[in-house]
Amino acid sequence: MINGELAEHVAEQRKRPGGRTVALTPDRIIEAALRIADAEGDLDRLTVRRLAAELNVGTMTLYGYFRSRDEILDGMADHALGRMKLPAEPDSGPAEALRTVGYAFLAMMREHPSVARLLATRVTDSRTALRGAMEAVLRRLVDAGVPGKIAVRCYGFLITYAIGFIGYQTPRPWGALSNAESIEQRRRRIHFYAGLPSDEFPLVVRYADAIVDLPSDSQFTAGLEAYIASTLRELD
Amino acid sequence: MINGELAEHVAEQRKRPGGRTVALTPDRIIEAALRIADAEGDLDRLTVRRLAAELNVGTMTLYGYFRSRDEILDGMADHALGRMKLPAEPDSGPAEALRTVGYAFLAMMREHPSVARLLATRVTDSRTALRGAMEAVLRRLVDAGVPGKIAVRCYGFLITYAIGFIGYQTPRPWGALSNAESIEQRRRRIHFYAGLPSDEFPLVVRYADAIVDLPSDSQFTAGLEAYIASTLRELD
DNA sequence: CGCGTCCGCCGTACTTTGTACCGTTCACTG
DNA sequence: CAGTGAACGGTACAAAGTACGGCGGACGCG
Repeated sequence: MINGELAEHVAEQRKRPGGRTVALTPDRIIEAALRIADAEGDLDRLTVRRLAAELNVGTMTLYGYFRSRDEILDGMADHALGRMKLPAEPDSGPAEALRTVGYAFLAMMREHPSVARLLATRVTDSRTALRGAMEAVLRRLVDAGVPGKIAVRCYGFLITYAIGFIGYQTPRPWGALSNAESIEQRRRRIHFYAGLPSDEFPLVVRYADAIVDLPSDSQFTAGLEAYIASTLRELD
Repeated sequence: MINGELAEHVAEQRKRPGGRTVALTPDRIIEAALRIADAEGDLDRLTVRRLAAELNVGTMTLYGYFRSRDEILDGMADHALGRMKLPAEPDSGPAEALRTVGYAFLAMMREHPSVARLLATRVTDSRTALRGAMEAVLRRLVDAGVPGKIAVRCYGFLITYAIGFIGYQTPRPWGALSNAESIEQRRRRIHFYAGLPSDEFPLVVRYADAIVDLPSDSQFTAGLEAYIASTLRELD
């Protein structure tokens, strides 16, 4: 390809609707990566080439911002953890603070299902993540009256529980299902469990409907409340 | 390569010390895959070529047993879940049954850290896995006096919690560290958290030692006991 | 205005991976 | 001994990560 054509090609590329019109920054790259991974439902499908295409830049351009694909993956976890939002209203006490934090973790991982996968694989100790998640959560709990050491324990439990829950819950494809689809899927799953040979799987067959509801939010809440109740009792 | 050479090459391969002397079976393939993944500490490092080499067979031979790499990964989760061991001694009551199951999940995932990753990514509904894990666990809980619906909830909580805990806990590299190494690593981690700027991370700095202990077994126990206590209260 | 210098960008090419396709070997049968 | 089927694996190709080096435009200096 000769130079004239190349320049023209690039110019056209930048003009493309939805194309890149703003400066390329690490944050924008990470955000695009999250968008792709969350939409695709599989981290393997987030390729460097695909990410570059999404940003309308050449593949190798990204290596000017990150040393490797792995560093991009780490960046995604940092980004999501670092910007996790806790609601502004203060909590009325330890129980509500624990609830606030638990649901904040859940909400963050539901918004970025890929991050739950990431966190199940890698440990991030970046300052961004520590500030947005750990320090902020501890602050919240301590301010509501939870003693520091116990707050740390609660932090560990809550994030751990949310990671496991999202991982166990999220069906493929990750994307949000429409209401009709999810009802249909529920029906199919009940059918599956209830249709197993009942001599071999008596309990699974009998409690098929309860099993199907395991990934529902009310299950998350049940586990969370149980933990909160016990923790409160310890505080007295 | 001409035929004579090829035959000789194959014969030599089968004679190789440590080479394959027993029949190739799906189970043996899966076990080798688990061995590699658990040792390497990263599912990406479990390649079809590497697995075939470990078994002293050609790469494509494995495709006679599994349709794809993904099917091998599913097989690993099934295998581990299906053979999860619950101790033989009966439980004295609901609390002990819950403890038994919780630690069984933890033990299984500690033995096969790669499986925790797998479970955080895929759902397995194979009969092997259902029999070894779900049906067996429900049986155990119901026999100890936990009502069926609650037993299902507990199953969900316990596996979910174990997945999250192992994922959050396991440091890289996954392999068991020697005692000296783990003490040294603990020291380094405390140093890291305690050394952060204390104006920006006051709580992290102050509770550095508690944070470092988050991945310890006593943390798992604490969360488990809290959950058990609340569940028991619900039973009365 | 002219010219060097530097920085952002990316085309090319090499390696590693999953896997489709098809030939080869070997044990067993008649 | 020829025939047959199953088990095995060599070759080849597409897709992915990434090392390397070149290109072009912006900016500063004379």
